[in-house]
Amino acid sequence: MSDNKKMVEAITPINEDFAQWYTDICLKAELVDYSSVKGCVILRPYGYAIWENIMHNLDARFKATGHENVAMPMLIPESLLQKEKDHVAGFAPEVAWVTMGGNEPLEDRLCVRPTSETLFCDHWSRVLHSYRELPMKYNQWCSVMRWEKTTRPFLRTREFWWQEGHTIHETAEQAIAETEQQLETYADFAEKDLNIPVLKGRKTDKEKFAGAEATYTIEAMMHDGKALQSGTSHYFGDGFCRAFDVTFAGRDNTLQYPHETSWGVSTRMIGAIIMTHGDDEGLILPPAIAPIQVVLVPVAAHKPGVLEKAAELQMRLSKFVRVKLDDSDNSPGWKFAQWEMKGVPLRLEIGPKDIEKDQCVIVRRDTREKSFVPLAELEVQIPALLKALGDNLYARAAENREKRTFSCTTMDEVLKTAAEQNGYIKTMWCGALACEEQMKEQAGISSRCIPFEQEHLSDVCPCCGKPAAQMVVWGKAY
RNA sequence: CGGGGUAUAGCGCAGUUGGUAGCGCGCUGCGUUCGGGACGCAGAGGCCGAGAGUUCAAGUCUCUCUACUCCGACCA
Repeated sequence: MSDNKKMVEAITPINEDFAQWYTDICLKAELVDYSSVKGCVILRPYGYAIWENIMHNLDARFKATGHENVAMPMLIPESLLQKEKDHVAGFAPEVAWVTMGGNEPLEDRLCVRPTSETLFCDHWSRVLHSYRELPMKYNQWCSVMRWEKTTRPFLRTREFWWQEGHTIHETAEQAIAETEQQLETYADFAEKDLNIPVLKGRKTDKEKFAGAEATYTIEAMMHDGKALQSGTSHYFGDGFCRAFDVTFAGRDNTLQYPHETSWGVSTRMIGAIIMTHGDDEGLILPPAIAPIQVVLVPVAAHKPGVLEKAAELQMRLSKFVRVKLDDSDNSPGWKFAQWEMKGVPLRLEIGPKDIEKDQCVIVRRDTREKSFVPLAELEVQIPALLKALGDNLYARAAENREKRTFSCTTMDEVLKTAAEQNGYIKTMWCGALACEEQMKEQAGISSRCIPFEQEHLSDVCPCCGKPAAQMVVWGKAY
């Protein structure tokens, strides 16, 4: 095949140059196009369809737990952004400003939202009066802007699409429970629907969200062993609410500050899907969010009855899966390669020989395994194959993570391991910022999280030798 | 933001010491094909990333900018 110059979309082999492979997939699977503004990408129909499926799935989960959608403005007055000092310090270096209105300079410049905590708090300061109105559990689907220096499609763009949930609660306990619940929602979605195993934990102070008391994260490991922060959930205590004067009359009729959370996932998740599951043939999409779950390829479509049979199957399958009939003039081989590139989980081939035998050929994208399936069994076999494929994607990813997870008790081990390969490195940690910085400087790794599931690897921190009670997972990150 | 690379048709590329642009694939039409990236014939398609400059003349030389890409630094 390598001498065939007519390949539809040749991509760089995954193990030859992972970064280039990733970029190739983004462009050649027609997920994105670049725009004329650095770091601002166009989500093309196929890429946006993936995002739509992610949105629908998560939105249903949020609604089921009592959240309501809202829409906030995209502009934030500078004065509002300034109110919480840690927050503004964290975001100021990467916000874009609107300084002109028409031809007139603005007296107060406006920031294009990098995140909307300030807008929500400003709003709540006006509408909240009584404990009876709590909790307020809001979410919005929108895009935000952060003026990143280095950009890559999905992983880090200046404008990106996400959801940001913002809630306020009467008590700290309730807010903390909300933070945990939403992290759990993300983890469940990642594992069950994206087939991506995730590591749940808390961020160190160095890595937590600007202005938060605690940041919880799900971390996913990519094919090359690098980590990708794939979703975060923050507990703010009452810090923002105090800064924005958000108050309510409590049960005892005293004025109180609510306790706040926020949580978000973004189009970065699509990057995680690509880099977790893809292979040399292209993208592999988890069945739950694949825009097309089964592509129907008629073979010898000009022969009488073939297209008719394919159209009939399309109608039948559309009742229980997202199906596309590719009745274009391209050759079957071209279609096979093209739909593999685009990551469609199952391909169903139907030709004259099949029709004679009342069967079809079904090919799995993950293993490329072919099977002959009697047409009568499609309603049973297709869902079973989709399930098996999703399970296999998860198992493969889990295996890769397992292979690339290491425990170290001394700095020498850490340095050696980090130098040899990418992956998770588990060590004990004393909690000192200095040791965290040393890990970055010497081994080139950052703390991914303090996992909820702790292990006791040794008694001391490998950096400073002081007593260490908690285990941290380190790694190189996107 | 620092360092390396790139920018010529939709994609991949060629274009000599400066002389006004070509190839393959794709695309359009017709016909033959069709179980792993088909073939024939006939066509369409380019202010050479942008802006200045040098020159009789710039894809080619000079400067500036922009975007992409890779490696760092930075970054919910």
